[in-house]
Amino acid sequence: MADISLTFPDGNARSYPRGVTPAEVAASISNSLAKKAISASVDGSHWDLQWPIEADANITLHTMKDDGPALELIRHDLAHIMARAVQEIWPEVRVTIGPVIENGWYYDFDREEPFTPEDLGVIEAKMKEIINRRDPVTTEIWERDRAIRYYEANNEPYKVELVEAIPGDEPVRMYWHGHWQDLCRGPHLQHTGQVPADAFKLMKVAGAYWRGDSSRQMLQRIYGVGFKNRDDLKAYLTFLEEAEKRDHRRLGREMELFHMQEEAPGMVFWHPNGWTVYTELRDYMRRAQRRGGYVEVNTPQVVDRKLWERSGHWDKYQEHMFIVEVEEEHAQEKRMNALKPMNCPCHVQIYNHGLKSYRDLPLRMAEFGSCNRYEPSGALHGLMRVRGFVQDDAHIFCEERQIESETKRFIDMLAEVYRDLGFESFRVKFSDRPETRAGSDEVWDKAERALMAATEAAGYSFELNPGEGAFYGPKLEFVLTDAIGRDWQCGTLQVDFVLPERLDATYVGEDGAKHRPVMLHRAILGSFERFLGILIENFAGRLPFWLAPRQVVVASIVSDADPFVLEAVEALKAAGIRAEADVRNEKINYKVREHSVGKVPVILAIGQREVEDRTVSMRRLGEKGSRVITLDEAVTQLAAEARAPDMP
RNA sequence: GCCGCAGUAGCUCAGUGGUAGAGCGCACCCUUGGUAAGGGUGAGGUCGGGAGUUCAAUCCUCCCCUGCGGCACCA
Repeated sequence: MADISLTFPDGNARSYPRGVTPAEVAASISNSLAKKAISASVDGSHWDLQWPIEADANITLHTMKDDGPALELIRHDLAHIMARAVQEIWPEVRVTIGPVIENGWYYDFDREEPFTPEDLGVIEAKMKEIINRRDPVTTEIWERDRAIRYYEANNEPYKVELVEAIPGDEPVRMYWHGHWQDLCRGPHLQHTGQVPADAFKLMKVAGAYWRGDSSRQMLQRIYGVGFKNRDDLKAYLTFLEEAEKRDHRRLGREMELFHMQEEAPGMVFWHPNGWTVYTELRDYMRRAQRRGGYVEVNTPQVVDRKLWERSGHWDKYQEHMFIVEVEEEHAQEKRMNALKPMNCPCHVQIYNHGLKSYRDLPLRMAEFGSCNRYEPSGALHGLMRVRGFVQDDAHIFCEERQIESETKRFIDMLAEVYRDLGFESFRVKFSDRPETRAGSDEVWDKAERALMAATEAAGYSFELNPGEGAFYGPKLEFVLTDAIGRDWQCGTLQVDFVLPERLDATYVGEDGAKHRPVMLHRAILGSFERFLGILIENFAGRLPFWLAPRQVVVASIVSDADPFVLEAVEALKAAGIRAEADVRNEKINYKVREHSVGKVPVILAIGQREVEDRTVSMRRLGEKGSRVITLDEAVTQLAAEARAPDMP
């Protein structure tokens, strides 16, 4: 048998017999490595210790110290162990798939009775039992027909389908955990005892469609999380609690920002506090757009279906539109309208009024456009997914050759807005042409090149989302990362060659002939509703001073201080600060606690001493101490802080 | 839309086949207290909606609505 050469991370190469396994390689190096090794990377692929290596390769051996491979193996083994536990307890349950996901895994089962939360405890106990058996994990490659016959004989129809779907040139690999067997790509650990028995937890049961297809069987999915040790598991559970505390639905109630109720699902009732933040953010965006060279417009909410037919939305999105039928006594026919789900067709109507010249372009048309979409009931989620919302929407009508400069200009504006709102960095995703699309390849070439060049010119790299563009053009998406590491896709820029065509938008070029403008659909926040939700969660309710609904509460310590408290509030209000008095018959401890819970950034306490000196005792949210300064100083200082980040 | 779970006072939640309870909040009284809950008294509920079973339903059954967790969707 010919030898192969394996190159180690330190650059040294050794020769081994063809078909050597990483386990044997480890053993050839040292006994301790042979014991500690859990898997290998062979030319970048994650490699099971049992798999033979057939050609020269770079090899890295992994131990439990290597987080990436270790966690992947642990979670993958846990998925199998869970499936095995389920079949040991309920032999009639059919198994399907169980991949590793962020922080854990899931496994989908077909079972008549849904799993209950109590079942999870039973399964967990069985899993621990299996781990403690320290069953060996072995693997082999089967003939496709044998695998199909095997699964047919064992009444595992989902597995049959999976085997059939494996491309002909890929091996059909089987894994055993003890006597329990599963179709699996691998790799895995060497025995079940290598999985930490105290660092995993089954989290929830949920329905999930077989192969993600809503027309197919609904399966029962069990989610689990798994880590290398108990502390990591605990840390993760603590993180979940943190996220729970930041939940904007909870904070929205506690801070009296908004509510929703069942008569208007997916629609927001903004309370005075919430509306203050909302309008503050909207005013900020309005200023940003003015600086950015946009004109602002406003278009109708209720629009005849004829326009939606022309724009193509009626065909595609009719089911997701709120339809308004009007019975007019004198009308010959019933008029069917739709609440606008988006603004672009209306903006083209404004564009089309009057002849446009190339001198008018680029024309940047912005609207805080109030849109309604009949979102599927299961999609609704607080402010994050609603049926009535306002976009910071704009359409840039431009010539093809302006796409690049307009894109660059937009990214610069977006970066400034995100920075002002407390997000220092963001990621860019670039989606190029999908399979089915409108427009010629030359036009797509130009548009894609322009978007990429503009992104780079603005100083950003991007991740490629191949084939994910809209049918009408390529798009950029902008993703924020919040304070606890969660991603939120907010901004977008989409090139559109189609809508100007459908709605017959034109301009007169230098050559005196009519041309088609290109439309750039773009938004920075996305929707105000959702973005406010993100802001609330990002700041855990502690909004920056300029956005805080109640910026200052002036609280009396003794009732003799009340007149000065009221005077202080007036002085703050006169300086443009959102201030309230708290002269209730309560102790200062009580008032401090209440307003701290309510996330008021500054509390000014006033007692007898302050009245005499015309001072205030300033306490900032999250700080323990307080500082006594004169009322005048406090007003000057807070007025400066209250200015929005774009104000001089 | 699909699967599962849930809906009791403003909020968080307990509870029962014989029309309901706690804490917080709210109102009033006492207290004037120095930086995260002072004390007392009191008001407050068609138990999500509808139908059914029953002598009797907040409780059991069915349908619907809404919410929550996923899945699917997201112009």
